Amino acid sequence: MITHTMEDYLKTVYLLQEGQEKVSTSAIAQQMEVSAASVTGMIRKLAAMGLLNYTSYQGVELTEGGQKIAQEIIRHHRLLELYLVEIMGFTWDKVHDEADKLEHVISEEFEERMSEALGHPTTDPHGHAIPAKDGVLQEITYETLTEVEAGSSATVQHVNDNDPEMLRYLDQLGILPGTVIHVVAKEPFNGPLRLRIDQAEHFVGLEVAGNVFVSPQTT
Amino acid sequence: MITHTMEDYLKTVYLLQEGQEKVSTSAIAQQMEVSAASVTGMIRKLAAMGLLNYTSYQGVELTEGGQKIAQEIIRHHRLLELYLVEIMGFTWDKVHDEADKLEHVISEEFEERMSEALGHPTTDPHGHAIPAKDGVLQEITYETLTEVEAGSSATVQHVNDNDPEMLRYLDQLGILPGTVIHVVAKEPFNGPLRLRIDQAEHFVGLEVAGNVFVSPQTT
DNA sequence: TTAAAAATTTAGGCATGCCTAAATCTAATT
DNA sequence: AATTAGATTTAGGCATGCCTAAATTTTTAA
Repeated sequence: MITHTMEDYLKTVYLLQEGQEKVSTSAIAQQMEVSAASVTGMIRKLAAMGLLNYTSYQGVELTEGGQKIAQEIIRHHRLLELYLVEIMGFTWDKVHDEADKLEHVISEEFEERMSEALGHPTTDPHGHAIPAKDGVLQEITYETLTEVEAGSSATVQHVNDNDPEMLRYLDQLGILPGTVIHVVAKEPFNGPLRLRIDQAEHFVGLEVAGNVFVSPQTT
Repeated sequence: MITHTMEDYLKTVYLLQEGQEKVSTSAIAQQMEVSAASVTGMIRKLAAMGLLNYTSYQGVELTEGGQKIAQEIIRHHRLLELYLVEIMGFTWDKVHDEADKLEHVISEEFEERMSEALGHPTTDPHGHAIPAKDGVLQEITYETLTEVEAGSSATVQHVNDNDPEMLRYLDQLGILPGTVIHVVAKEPFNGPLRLRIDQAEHFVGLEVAGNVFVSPQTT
């Protein structure tokens, strides 16, 4: 039997896996806010179930079975986020926590009815791709706003969804998926970025900028 | 900290408490499908938390605090059932199980937004009262269809919601809250009831009839 | 290449919530 | 009042998922 906690581990590994192939015990521990020892224990259980491959001291990698479960949970999460915003009227900063609880509990039918009500959408409110029902999620790795050259522009693709406070701040600045940002200047010594968004200028620190993922503006 | 399981116990005690004041260990065990020994263990924990009063061998009774939690969960459950039917398009036989899982997980805001979307309703799809946000649920005890005299009519108030199969059958017969049923005759030796519903006649067994709660037709 | 630092695993423990079997209490019958 | 049947509780155990502390392995640096 697969528990909610196991689903969370699989989801975490899946999301950490983007880019690299092997995911370390400590990366999982940090992400899930549990001890590394606890991660080792759970990893061994998941490996015994055939949901991931594990070699001691070497990190883990999801099997196809593990990926499938992870994708299902991520699909739930992102559909829920969008449903909560679009249909129920939640603000985008509150939906992550709600979806984190609901994602383990809803039925297939619930998932299907949400998808239908939303017209089978492909991205969530924060710009993340919603995996298709049995499709592979091909998450593209974008650069962060901190990496954009001063003087050039970029389009926001997605923002990190786990800090409500930061989301409220971004909303206030007008930074959401699709927004075009012009980086006017970058202050030295890890200083703030000077941005122009829709005529207005803002100074934004690196912590925030590092959570905004963009693609270069090509016009 | 209150767990989902504890919430389930409180809910169960609350619903069993209707009519009587004290609820026995075995009644809870039967309802929750766990052993009586497990119930004793949990009861003692809940009593220690001040959520119910418990005297060994005498049964339990919710405190005000316990009642408040139970009502909150029941409000969640019934709002969810109605939301699933009215807004999401579920059929009424599927919503009980879905609501049983979701009821422990949704936030206050989720509850509030459902209530708003539904126009602050007072009964769920099976005819059960939805407790107000901080109001007391005064559940009225109705008689079952089996108790109606042959030759008289009754109005359906609510039906038991936990057996999907039976709900599909009732739906097919046209028995839902508000339906007027005329009991034409009752066959002897625990035989079926002969009913007239909307011109059509049906023969319905006692098991089903015992799960249909009605009030006398007063016209 | 060897020692120190960092990462990971093992060992032992704890809380939750379930179980069965045995003991105990209550209620009914004689 | 004593026996007995039924209900309830206690005792001991198991799985899950977490923890800290100690042991081990890997990586880094001298």
